[in-house]
Amino acid sequence: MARPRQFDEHDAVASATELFWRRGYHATSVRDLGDELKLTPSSLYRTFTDKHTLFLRALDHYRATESTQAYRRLDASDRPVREVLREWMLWLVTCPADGESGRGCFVVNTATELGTTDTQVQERTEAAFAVTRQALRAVLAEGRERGELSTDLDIGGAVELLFTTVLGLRVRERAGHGLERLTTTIDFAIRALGAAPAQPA
Amino acid sequence: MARPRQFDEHDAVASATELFWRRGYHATSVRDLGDELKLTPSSLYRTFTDKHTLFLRALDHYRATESTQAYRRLDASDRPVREVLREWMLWLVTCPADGESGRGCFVVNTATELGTTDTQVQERTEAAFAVTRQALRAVLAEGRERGELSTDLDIGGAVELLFTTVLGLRVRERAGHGLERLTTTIDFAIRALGAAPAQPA
DNA sequence: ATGGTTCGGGAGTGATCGCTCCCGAATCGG
DNA sequence: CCGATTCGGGAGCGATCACTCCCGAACCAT
Repeated sequence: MARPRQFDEHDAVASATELFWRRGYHATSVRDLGDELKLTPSSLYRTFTDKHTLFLRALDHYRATESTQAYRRLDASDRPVREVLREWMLWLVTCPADGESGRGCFVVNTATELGTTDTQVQERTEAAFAVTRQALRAVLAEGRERGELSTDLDIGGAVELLFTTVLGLRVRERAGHGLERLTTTIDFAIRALGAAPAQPA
Repeated sequence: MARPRQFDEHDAVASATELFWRRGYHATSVRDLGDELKLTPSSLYRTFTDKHTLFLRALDHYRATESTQAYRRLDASDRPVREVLREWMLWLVTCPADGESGRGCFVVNTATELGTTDTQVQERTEAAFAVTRQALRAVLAEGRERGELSTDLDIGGAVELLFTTVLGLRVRERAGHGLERLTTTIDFAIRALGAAPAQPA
């Protein structure tokens, strides 16, 4: 039809995600976004409708990248579940691959900032939470099948505790808490899954 | 000296706390505050210097009321520590005495919204966190002394886990999660403290 | 009473908010 | 090559942001 875009829409969403992640929704202005994405206001609005829509796109982008990566790291098909869980949680509080620390989790930050006021946002945060819980449930189930966890283990309760602990860890990482204390937390949480049952040879 | 104030400064801070708590820092405008506190801008600024200072006052007010009440409810001098812990955590996620739900914890909301960017805010959130951890430590120590908890219990680890769990619970309450699931979480967290040692008559 | 001081209230500051409009340039299909 | 369409870019919209100034009224010490 006509003139094509001179910027990569996907890259722009990624940059917007970065900004919203660090500063939150209200503290990020459209001008900030424009500067970061190297987009004039008109291009930004033509492409993303408005700030709120762009924010939803950013949330979706985050879930499609960070959350999905977390989900993949929780795969326990070839390692002991305790080890997988421990390293997964450690990665969650260490992940600043790009040196950026104190960002916490975009979903957690968003859930606390926007609470239950924005239904479209809430749908997305709840979906992300549900995926995490589901993945935890799968790992624990696998651990029980393999005999790494006691058959007495209340998987429902363990999922809730691990999930809640992860939210807390994300808050603490955002608040700048040191890795040492967070590691202590993680180790104790793993221990809460109970001792490994005796192995039948 | 001169004409006295026609409003109660303490009440004004309490109202401001309510507003900041529900909406967060950036989403609360000075006009909103003025309307809620029934204060004209000039009175507000004469009394509280500026928005940021008023926010710090609100944080301090919250710690002096809500946090202190939580601290008091964690007193285990005349009841079993598990029971005290359980009811304390339940209260934390139920406390909307005034019907207001989904507010979460003002300190947690603030820590995630402002992260590590504001040192004055961070001092206060960290102080609040430290008080909670200290209170948890005291309860667990008492439980061990009384023989309600195993002498093998790693109190340091248990404190970290309980504290982190509480942060997670507060996030979930803010996100609108149902009491049922949160109760499951709490019960499993209590169970993570281990079985009660056999009572020596 | 009176002078000194702070009060409540309202108008108004410049800056920034989210967002729109219009332009000439660029790129397409025909 | 040309009409149609969308592009990037910049100026600028009304509204709201945090905040200030000024005024007459109210209060206290003397």
